[in-house]
Amino acid sequence: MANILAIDDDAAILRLIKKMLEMKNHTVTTIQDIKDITIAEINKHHLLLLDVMMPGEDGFDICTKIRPLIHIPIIFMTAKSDESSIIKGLSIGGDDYIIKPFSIHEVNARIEAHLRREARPKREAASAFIDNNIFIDLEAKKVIFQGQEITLTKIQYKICELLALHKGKVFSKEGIYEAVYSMDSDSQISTVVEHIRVIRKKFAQYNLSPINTVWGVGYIWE
Amino acid sequence: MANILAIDDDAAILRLIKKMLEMKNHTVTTIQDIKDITIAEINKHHLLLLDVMMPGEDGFDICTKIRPLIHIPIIFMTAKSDESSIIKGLSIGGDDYIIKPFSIHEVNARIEAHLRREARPKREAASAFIDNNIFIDLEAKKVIFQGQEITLTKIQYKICELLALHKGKVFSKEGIYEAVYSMDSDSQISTVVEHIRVIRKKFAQYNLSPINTVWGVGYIWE
DNA sequence: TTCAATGTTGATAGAGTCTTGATGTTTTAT
DNA sequence: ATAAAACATCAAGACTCTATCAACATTGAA
Repeated sequence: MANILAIDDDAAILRLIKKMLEMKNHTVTTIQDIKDITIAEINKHHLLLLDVMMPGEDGFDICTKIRPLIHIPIIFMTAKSDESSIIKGLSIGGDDYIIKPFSIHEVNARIEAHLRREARPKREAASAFIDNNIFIDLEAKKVIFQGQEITLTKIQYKICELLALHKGKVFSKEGIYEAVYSMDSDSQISTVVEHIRVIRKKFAQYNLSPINTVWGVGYIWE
Repeated sequence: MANILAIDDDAAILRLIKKMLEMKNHTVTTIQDIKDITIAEINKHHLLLLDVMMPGEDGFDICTKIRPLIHIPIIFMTAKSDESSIIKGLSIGGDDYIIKPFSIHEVNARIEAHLRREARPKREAASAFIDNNIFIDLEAKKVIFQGQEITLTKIQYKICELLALHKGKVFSKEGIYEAVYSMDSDSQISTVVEHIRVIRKKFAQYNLSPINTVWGVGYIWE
């Protein structure tokens, strides 16, 4: 039983979806215009059904725009059945793509699959992959790029793990220091700067530069 | 670049899948019999492609059995295209269902979507809001337009946040100064004017001009 | 204990940001 | 129409934060 948000310009389709999903005991909010809802409100739902062909801003545009801020699955529902549209939809951040006219049962099965997956506890993965590109082996405490290990020292690895597992979040030097060092240690903050430099140097050997500087704030992995 | 496991009884199909995904820089392990691999080994991969029709235990049986122990996405790949099979596959724990013969590009797009989703950090709803299609992420302290960040410096961002959060309200230069600067700083008011100019310039690159001048009073976001 | 690897520090160069004043432009009031 | 006031623009340089490097300290393994 989830809160599902459906956005479509066609009121009849919205009614159908709503009726159908409410029969499965979901709560459904329907919206005809994206402007009627805020990002925060979207995130309060568990899943977003998004029509593609709408007057003005279409579903692809909306997805591109909101995806970085939305943390729920986005499922496109559209009559556009050509392969390039499917690929586009999935590429810009869609989690699934359902073609109209759709089978009520399949839609429901797909929604259930997505909801189940959201609920699935993220076990402590032995390896996390960042950007589909850099692997971080949390057990072995290693960073691997294209099958090759980028050898890091303990502190260097810890900093990388912290930043990489929270990619997109800015960490201040102080924040990094506190996360990586034990309470009682009292080095100067500038050691963090030095570690960052060495880490960057090592990554640069592989033409990687994942750590960016946010001026006056700190460092960010992106 | 992920470690992908493909299970199918047909060696030819496995070769095809392997070749295709390796072209996309994934690492692919192929298995013809589920008995050749352990649960722990499966979990070391990032995604499982599972054939349905196999002699002995079929894909559905396997999925049912291992799903509670497997934490990676499972994608069925099968020629069984009838609705009830799709629904069954998704119901018993499959995360997606691809029908043979498949489009290489669509398979890849779906795999990418699943991998991206695994990498997606589970975050609280970001406290962000929209205005004129401009997103302001109060947590990340970023301004985003059409998925792209408009890079602002610290002070520039603060001014934008102040104005945008109170859109429709006019702020005097003095008001902006006091809101953005710390007590003890004593710059001239004209620096605010300069900041506004640079902010406008940055927004103008995207054909945006959210900040208007109210003569003799101050600035307003609308 | 010794040596090599790693971690820390401070000095300095470098890059990014902020501020200022001079100057040009637009608006308002007379 | 003109002057005064408010705002916009620009470039220079002051300022702040970051990157780099080399020297020194510490740790850990042989």
